[in-house]
Amino acid sequence: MKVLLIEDEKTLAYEVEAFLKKAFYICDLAHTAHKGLELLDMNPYDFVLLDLGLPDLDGLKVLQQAKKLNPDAAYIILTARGNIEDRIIGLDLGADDYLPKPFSLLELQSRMQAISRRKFNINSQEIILGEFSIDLQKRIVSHNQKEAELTRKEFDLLSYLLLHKNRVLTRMQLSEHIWGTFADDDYDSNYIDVHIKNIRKKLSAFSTVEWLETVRGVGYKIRKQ
Amino acid sequence: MKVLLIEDEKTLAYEVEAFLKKAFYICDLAHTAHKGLELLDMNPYDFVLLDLGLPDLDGLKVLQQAKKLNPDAAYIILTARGNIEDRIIGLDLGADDYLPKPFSLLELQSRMQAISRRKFNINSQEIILGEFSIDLQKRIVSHNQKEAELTRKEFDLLSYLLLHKNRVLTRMQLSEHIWGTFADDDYDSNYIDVHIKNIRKKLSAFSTVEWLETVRGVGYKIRKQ
DNA sequence: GGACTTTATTAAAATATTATGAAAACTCAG
DNA sequence: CTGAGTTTTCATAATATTTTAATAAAGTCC
Repeated sequence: MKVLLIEDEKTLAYEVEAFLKKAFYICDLAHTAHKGLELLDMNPYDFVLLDLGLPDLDGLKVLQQAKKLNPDAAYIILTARGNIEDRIIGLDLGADDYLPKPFSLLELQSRMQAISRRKFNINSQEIILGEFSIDLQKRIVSHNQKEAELTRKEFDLLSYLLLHKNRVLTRMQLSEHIWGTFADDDYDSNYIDVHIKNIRKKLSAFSTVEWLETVRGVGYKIRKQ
Repeated sequence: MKVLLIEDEKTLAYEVEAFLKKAFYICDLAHTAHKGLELLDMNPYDFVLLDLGLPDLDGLKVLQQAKKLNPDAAYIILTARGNIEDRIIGLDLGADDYLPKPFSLLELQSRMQAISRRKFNINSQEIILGEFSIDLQKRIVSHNQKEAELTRKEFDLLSYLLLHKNRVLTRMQLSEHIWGTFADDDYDSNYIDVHIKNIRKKLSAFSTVEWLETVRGVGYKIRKQ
């Protein structure tokens, strides 16, 4: 999951960045609206955290432009408490949530998780996939109460595919959202293939994994329901 | 889908080329306006991506000439951000879209898809054909929620015919746009016939495919509506 | 209807893509 | 700095796709 944080207060920004990285997000930082829009233009994001009180541009205008550049991202507005106006206008303009400053980092995380659930239509904590149960918050994959021991990247890959179930994701898309690296020119590594293989191998010790499909010439996808 | 990229900045050009190839486009490259016009004169394209800041000729003039050589292609202008003049003039001269540099590759792709939809009058994600539903973005052909498993070339062929529905396409045209190979004079392979046969066979497992017609002596066409 | 042309079908060969195992490189706690 | 675990690279095996080629079937024209 790739996050862009647009926030001019640097101390806060670094704090949030460090926290998000711990919580397994890929995080980019912009201290000005201009820089933020530039990044939005060049990269796809899953989340954008936008401070409305930026010095260089009007926050709500930034939101409008940002949504044009990255319509698929989820937008969370950060602003001083009580600024009801901004909140209402922001939500009208299509923000997905609003967080008054100062906020706790755990609060931020739980809002992001809630948005993920809404956006991807996940209504329970545990997602069932074949005989497996996957808990995105706890980062656990289990089968009959027994946990499968996936590594971090393995879990990230599995969960990203899961959130976009029934859709083929190319290696490039996966690489961008999970590794945050843009594999430009001569992208010819097979590390995603290797991770997929390892996921399959670890899970197949419990049960079949036929829901994790290869779409030849395109990428991988999880088929569900 | 065949794309011509006219761009003198080689690093960018190669990056875009690699990306487009991954996204299933056939891509030709020209580093000068002259070379670009020469290619436009010799090959048919579906898209032309034109950098307006070329060293050897005025970008807008190139656009005018290019449109004469290849009136059917969709033109996307690439230019430095904020060069509003160029943008307006370019759109006046008949460009289909405008992309400020630096742009994200995914943004480019989504613009190209949007243009395709406009150009070919496709307003929904899914296109209905007989009892089948075809999703060009997801690369899925389905019948009553059941997916048909087409391979990459099969899907490319079907979708190209679909975009040019009600029009006969010769084997040479198909070969050029989908394979990017110019099958010169003595073109005598039957691989397109074989693919057509395989598409028909896979789809006929679900329903009749009488909308995919053979036009004897000419080529193939999809009849719709 | 028969001679010819074009397309459909089948199976095998050539090519391209993905899976796998194992080693190398990297990370990070201690 | 060390070492266990993780991630990435690389070489090669396995598999699927694409193309070729030979033959059958179908349409066209006289």
